[in-house]
Order: sequence, then structure tokens, then C-alpha cells
Amino acid sequence: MSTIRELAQSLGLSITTVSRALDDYTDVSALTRARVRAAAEASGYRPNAAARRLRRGMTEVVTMVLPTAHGRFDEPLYIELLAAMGPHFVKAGYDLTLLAAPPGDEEIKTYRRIVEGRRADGIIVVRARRDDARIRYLLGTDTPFVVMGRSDVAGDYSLLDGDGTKAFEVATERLLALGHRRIVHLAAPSAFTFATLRRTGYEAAMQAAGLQPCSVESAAETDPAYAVALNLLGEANRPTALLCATDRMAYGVLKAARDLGLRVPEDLSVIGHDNLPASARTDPALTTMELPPADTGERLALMLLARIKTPDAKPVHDIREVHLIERGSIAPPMTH
Amino acid sequence: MSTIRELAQSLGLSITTVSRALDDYTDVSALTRARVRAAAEASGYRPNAAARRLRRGMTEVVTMVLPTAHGRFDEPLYIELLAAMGPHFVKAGYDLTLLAAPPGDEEIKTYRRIVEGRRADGIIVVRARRDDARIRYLLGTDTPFVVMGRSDVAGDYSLLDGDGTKAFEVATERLLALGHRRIVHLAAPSAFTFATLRRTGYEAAMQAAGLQPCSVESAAETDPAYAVALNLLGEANRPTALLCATDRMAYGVLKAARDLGLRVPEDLSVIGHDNLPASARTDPALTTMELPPADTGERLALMLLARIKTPDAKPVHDIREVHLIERGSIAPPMTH
DNA sequence: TCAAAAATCCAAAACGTTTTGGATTCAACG
DNA sequence: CGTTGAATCCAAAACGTTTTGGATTTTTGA
Repeated sequence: MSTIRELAQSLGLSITTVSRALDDYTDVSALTRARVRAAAEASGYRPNAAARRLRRGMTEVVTMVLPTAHGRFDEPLYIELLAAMGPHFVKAGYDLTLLAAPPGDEEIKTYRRIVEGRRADGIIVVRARRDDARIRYLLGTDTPFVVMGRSDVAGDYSLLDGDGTKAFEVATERLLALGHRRIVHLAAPSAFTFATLRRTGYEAAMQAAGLQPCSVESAAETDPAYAVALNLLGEANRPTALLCATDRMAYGVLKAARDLGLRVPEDLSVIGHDNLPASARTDPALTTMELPPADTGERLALMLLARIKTPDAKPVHDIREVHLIERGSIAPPMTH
Repeated sequence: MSTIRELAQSLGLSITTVSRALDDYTDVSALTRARVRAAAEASGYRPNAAARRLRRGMTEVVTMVLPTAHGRFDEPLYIELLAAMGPHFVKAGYDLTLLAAPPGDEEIKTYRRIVEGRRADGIIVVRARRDDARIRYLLGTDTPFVVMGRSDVAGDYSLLDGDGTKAFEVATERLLALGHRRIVHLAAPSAFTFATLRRTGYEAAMQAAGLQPCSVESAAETDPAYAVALNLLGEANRPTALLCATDRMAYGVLKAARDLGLRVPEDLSVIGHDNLPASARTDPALTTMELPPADTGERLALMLLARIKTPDAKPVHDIREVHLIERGSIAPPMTH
């Protein structure tokens, strides 16, 4: 329970001087600064966070709201992001608070609580949606924020996203290079921005190769993708490669292939996107794509800190390269 | 930017009365209370968190420190725990801050920062270790905390853990009921408390069945387990079932079986523990055990809130039932 | 009707910082 | 020597709440 007052008293100085010494003002002699520093260190003095926040009018807190659907929250990406962002926020003197809110009306209430209650100096919005009420709301306030993912909401804000278009172009080219011609894209619903972007990349690569693109839409989950894949792979002229918008969809495809007696990768090549932990354990291990979480988290943290520090600086759009992770689920097509 | 002063002025009341009205003191008439309530609602007034924390001497914050090793942080459990704890802390008016610290010297510094800087009213310690410096440190302070997992550190503190002994007893009995006799336990290093507990359960069940238990120790990772399993399964009188201390070890076993041409579950039954997301995707899907994260998170949150509210109440030890999740990796042994 | 008790309100202090706006000392300069 | 400027320091205000310790009014009880 040491306060700056006690520290000042023990040094025979005023609390003003102690405060300024600890804050590197030019206003205090090198000697006193050193004395104060040493005493602070020795006594383990740390400024009371609440007091400094009150006085400074800032919270030294940033918040991330997890969009938790009901039930299990199977989104390991976020914990990795958090782990990666952590050290950068600590270094900058910020605490990272975490809130969980299911998408819907409650969600905006959570954001209002943060903004109106001035509980954070900045917010990280993850899993952006096309028409994103959170972003619209935040644009109307003066709270700095950064967005992960892309949205149709217009306005000046910083965002970070993987270059899904480029990634799916590259993945398609990889399949083409292996000799595939009948490559079908299992697309996520176009309500998601990422779905359209990925689809665009796939179709561009196909057209560049003089081939007719074929995208089939499915809900972005394992079971719906399973059902769709069952149909697709049952056809006479079935595709030799299925490029899936997400890993979860790819799991459905793997299951459908197994159920139809098709071998992966000999009879069918499969690619996903996200690099979920489970993707390394499927049989065969899934070739997939990912935005490296460590880099992403770091970048996101620095972007938010920049927004907070200089709110008038122009927001940045950082579209980052997505890495292709080759595993056992792709191979040249068997000629037949 | 509305303060209690402005609110009071607009009502023609003192800030004292407004504050007390909002806080349900008996001290203010029902009429004024209602008036104040309505005005607060209408103007969107929220007390400044820093000011109230300073005055009240509490932070209204709880902290969880992620023990992130370097590299990818593949521990989806924690995000589920966080998601489950979130609503309970929000309801109680607490913010949950998250810190990441790699185990080692830095780790304790992170805890000191929280405790000495009075940055949290309570701490959640996860993944307890046998000789846990964090617990020893916290016991020397008056910061309330709860521990997930078990430790050898003596002292009065609340903890929550799965009943690994019981779980492994049940799992062993399940294998016995299927007809297995040569059941080997692939144990984690006894440096981990959970390893010893699980082993105890296995051995008890074997002995109760009149069988000689056989535990083989391995590092709790996929690759070491793979190497050990390769040996075990190469023997003439190889086990028909392998009960693994963790899912990750079970992955190694699955790989070893595949490499040796053994079919799972026909030639070998495999059970893991943790129910990692990947375990539902292995081929065959892994039978495993888990402490349901939603319940666990809720319980952990309530335990910590109780510690904070009544620090003198006796700490509780909550050893919870672990659920067996049967999937495709176990079956009756083939007689040969 | 008067005193005591209850009900309702409020001014001012306090929480621990940072910052404002000087005050003091000392060396440098003319 | 007096003045200026730099170098150090500090008292007091301020941040927005909650709480202390009454003050005032109204009701109750005799």
C-alpha cells in the first residue's frame, strides 16, 4: 500500500517532483531523478491505476469483444491473437479486457457499455460482417477501433484482413499446376464478405487458365458441406479437386469422399482455409491456408495503438498475404 | 461526457442524493429515486469507472494470465473458459482482463504487476503445476484467486479440477467391459499432478479386475508418444487397448498404429483425454474425456467472485466429474 | 402541543494521481 | 551590481465518484 505521498515524504520531496521525476520531465535534476527512481524501485512503488486514469482521463485499457455464438466456442484463432497482442499492449501500458457477447441486440449493448462508460481507449472488432452494426455504431462515436475482416460499411477506419482473393487464386493455380482441370469451388454464403473475395480469386485463376469456373454455395459448416459434396462427387463427371472456402467445409468434403469410397488425395484433392488445429490431424492431413496469428495479432495491436495515439492519422487498410500450407490432401489427378 | 454533477444539477439535487439514489440507499425517498433513475436512463449517464474505483478502492477487474509457451498457443480450452466466464463477471460488474506470460521468471513479474499495481481484485490461475511459484506468491499476498488444476503447494485456496482418477477408472472399466485384458496406460510425466491422478485411477481399476496394471511414461506430446507407442505395439504380446493421459499423446498412438498397419479400433482401442477440437476429426474419431468447459468456466467465475466478496469464507476444492465421450476409436478386442 | 424519532437531503472530505502556475535559487551577462 | 534566464522545485487544483457526518423537515408518541 505505498502511495506517491509516502514515497515523497521518505525522500523529503514534494509529490509533484516525484511524479515528474518518474515521468521523465526535464524539470527535475538528474540527481533527484536517480534518487527517486531508486527509491521507487526499492519500495516497489507503482502508481495507483485508478487514480492516474481518473486524472489523465484515459483508461489505459483496450477491449476485444468475442462474438460467441451459443454453445461451444470453437475458434482457436482468437486465443492465439490474444496471446500475440498481449505483450504489445503490456509494453504500451495497456490492459486488454475481454468481453463475450453473442451476435444480436445484446452485442451492441455491450459496445455501448464500453463506449459510454468510457471503459476502454480502443476496441478490437473481430469477424467483421458485411452489414456490421458494431462498425456503424463505433463510427458514430470517437472511440478508436480496428476491425479484423472486411465489411461493406463505408467510412474511415483501420482494418486488417487476409487477402482471400489472392490466396484462392494461388491455391487454384497450385491445383492447375498439379494437372487438375475439373476444380470446383465450394463457396460460403455470399452474406460473408470473405466468401465473395475467395470466390473471386478462384474464378480469376480459372478464367486465366481458359477454364469455366464452377462455384457451389453451401453453409459454412461441416454438415451442409458434406451434403453438397455428396451430390457433387456422385456425378459421373465429378471434379478432381474441391477448393473449400473454410476448413470446416473441407471436413465435410473429406467425410463425403470417405463415404463414397473415394481416396484423398488420389481420387480427390481437397483444400481448406483457416488452418484450424484439427486440420493437422485429419486423415490425410488437410492442405489449407492461414493468416499467421502471431503476425496478425501483433499488427492488430500496433494498429490500434496508433489509432489511439494519433486519432487524426489516416486509418490504414492492411490486406495481408495468406500462406498456403501444403499437407497430404492434394496430389495430381489420376487420369481416367 | 455526462457526469454525476451535471445530472444532479439538471434535477436540482445534490450529487450525494443522486449517487445514493442510484445505489439503492434507504436514505432517499421512493419518488426521488424514481426521478433520478429516469433521468439517468434518459441521459445515458454511467458512472466514470476510474473515479468509482479510486474512491471505492477496488478495481472491479479480474485477471487471467495465459501461460503461453512460445510459438503457437494451441489451447482452445481457454477461449471456451473465457467465453463461459464472461457473462458472469459482467453481471457482477467486473471486467475480465487477459494477460499473456510465458512460464518462467517473467511470469511472476506479471503477477506482481497485477498484485502490487492493484490492477485486479482477483486472479484466475490456470494450468496449475506441482510446485507452482504463482500460487506460492499469491498465498503471500491478500489477493483473492482461484486455481484451475491441482498443485502440491500447501495452503488454503480455492481450486477446481477434473476428477482424473475417477475418469480413468471409468474409462478402464469401459475397456474391461468391452473385453480387453491387455490394457496399457500411456502416462504423462509424473511432474504433472494430473499424470499421477490419472494413473492412479487406471491402476485401481486394473487391480480391482485382478489384472496387472502396466503404465508407460512418455512426454505429454504427440511425437514422444508416437515413439513409445511404436515400441509397445511392435511387441509380440502387444496391448489391445491404449489408454492415453492426453489427446495429444493419443494422436501419436493413432499415427503409430497406422504406420504399423494396425487398424483402430479393430486391432487397437485408443482413448485420450481433453477432447481437443481435433479429436473429433481424427480417423477414426477419438474416444476421449473432458471437463465441460461451459460449466467449468461458470463455476470458476462464481468461485472467484465468492472469494472476492467474502475473503474469510473457507476456500472450496471442487473436483468435478469428467465426461467420457465415446467415439469410433474403441471396440471389443479381436480374439487371436 | 412538544419532544423524540424517522425520513430525507446535502456540504465537504477523501481516494491517489497529474498538471497548472508559480516560487526560489543560482549562474551568466551587461 | 542588478537583471535575466535557466534550473529546480513545490502548493494547490483538478479528475468524478462515494462516504462521512450532520442538517433539516416531517412524522410519531405521549
